[in-house]
Amino acid sequence: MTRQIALVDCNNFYVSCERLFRPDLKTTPIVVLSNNDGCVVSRSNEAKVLGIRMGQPWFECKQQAEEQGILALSSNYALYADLSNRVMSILADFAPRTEVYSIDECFVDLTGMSKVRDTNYSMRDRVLQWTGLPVCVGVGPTKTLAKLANHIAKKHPRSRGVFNYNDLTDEQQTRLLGQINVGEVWGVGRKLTKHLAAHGINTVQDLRMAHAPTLRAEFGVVIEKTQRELQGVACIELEDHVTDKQQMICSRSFGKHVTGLAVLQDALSVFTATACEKLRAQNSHAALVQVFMLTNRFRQDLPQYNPSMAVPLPMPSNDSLVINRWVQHVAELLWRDGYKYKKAGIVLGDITPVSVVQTDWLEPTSAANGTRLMSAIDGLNNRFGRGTIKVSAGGMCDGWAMRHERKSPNYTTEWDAVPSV
DNA sequence: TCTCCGATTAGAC
DNA sequence: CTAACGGTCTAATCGGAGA
Repeated sequence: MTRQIALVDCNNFYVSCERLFRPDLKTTPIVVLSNNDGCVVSRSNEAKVLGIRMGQPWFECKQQAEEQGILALSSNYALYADLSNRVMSILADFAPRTEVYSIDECFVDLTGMSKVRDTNYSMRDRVLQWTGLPVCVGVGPTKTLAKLANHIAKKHPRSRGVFNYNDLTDEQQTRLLGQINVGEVWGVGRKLTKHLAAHGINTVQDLRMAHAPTLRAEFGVVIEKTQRELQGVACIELEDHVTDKQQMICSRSFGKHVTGLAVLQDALSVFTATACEKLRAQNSHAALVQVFMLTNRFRQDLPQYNPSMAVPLPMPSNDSLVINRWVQHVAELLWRDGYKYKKAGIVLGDITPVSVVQTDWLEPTSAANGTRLMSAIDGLNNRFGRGTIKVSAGGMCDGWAMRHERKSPNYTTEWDAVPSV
C-alpha cells in the first residue's frame, strides 16, 4: 500500500501569529526578528516581495525596511509556542500517528485512510477556522516527498494549499522534479547544493536518478537515504513519540558588550537555571557541563577570544545550585580581562534518565540531592513565570540583557495582555 | 594501522 | 548617539592519541 504521509506547515508562522491579534496589519509588510533583534526569521508575503531575505541581518535592511513601511517585530516565543500547541492538538485528531517536527510543522500519517483528499482540505480548513493560522498540506509516500509536496503547495496558489504527490503519474513526477532545484530538498543545504552542482546534479530529478554507488562514495550515506526517499522508498521513519534531549544548550547574545566577569557570571547563572529546569522537566540528569564565552566574530578589527571548557561531574545532577557552582568556577578559569564579550552559554551533556542511577562506589551518595528544593522552585516558576525564584544572584545584573525592542504582548499566556473585546 | 573519542561540520527551522 | 549578524539540536565526519 502506498504510504500517505502529510506534512502540514504553517505559512510565515511567526508573522501569522502576530497578525492574529493585529488584524489591522493584514496587508502591511511585516518581518519578525530573531533574539536580540539580530536577523529576519519570518517574513510576510509583502516583505518577501520587497526583497527582504530570510536570515538577513536586521541592521543591513533596517533603513530600506523603514523607507518601505515594513513593520519589524521582536520575536515573541511565548505566543508562538502557545499557538503551535493549539495547531498540533488540532492535527492530532486527524490520525493516530503524528510527529511534531518543529514549532510550525507536523507530519500526519494518513496511510490506509479513505478520502485522503478530503482530509487534507479539512486539516487546512479546521486549523484556519479554529486558530486563524493559514497552513499548507503536502502529501507523499515518504517524509522527504511530503516536504517537497508541501513546498509545491506553498508556491502554487492554484493548489489551494494542498498538494498530493501520490496523485501524479510517473511522467508527471519526472517532469515536476525536473523543474525543482535540488536545494529545495530536505537535507540538501547550501554546501551540498554547490557540491552537487559540481557533479552536474542540479534538479531534484537529477538527484533521484543519479548513480547510487557514485553518489554514496562522493557524498556519504545521508544523501543516499535522501535519494531513496525521493524514489518513494521510506528510509526516514515517522517518530511519533518525543525522545529525551541528549544535550541541552542555553546561550544568548548580549544587548551590549560585556567587559566584567561578574556580569558574565550573572548571565551564566540564569542560563544554568533555565537549562536545569528543562533537564528536570524530562526527568534527566547530566554528567557533563560545558561553559563557553565568545567575542564578536563579526568585528575582526577587535581582539578575538572564544574559550570553552567541559567538565565531567563527579556525580550526574540536575540541581541548579550544584551545576551552577561548577559553571561559576569554570567561568572564572576561562575569563580574560580586556575583551569585549558578545555571547556566552552553557551546555549540559552526557544526559541520562534519573532512574538510571549511576552510583560511584567510592563516593557516598549525597542524600536527596536537593531534589525537593528544585521541584518547589519549578512549581513556583511554572505557576508564576520563569524567574520568579532564582538561583543565588541570577539575573541581578542588567548589563547583558538582549535587545527586543519591538516585542508584542503575550496575548495568549498573560492575563494582563489578553485583548479586551 | 586500527580504534576510540572529542571536536568540527552540515543541516534543519 | 552609535553600533549593529539568533538559538537549539542531531548525525556524520574528521583527525589526533593511544593501543
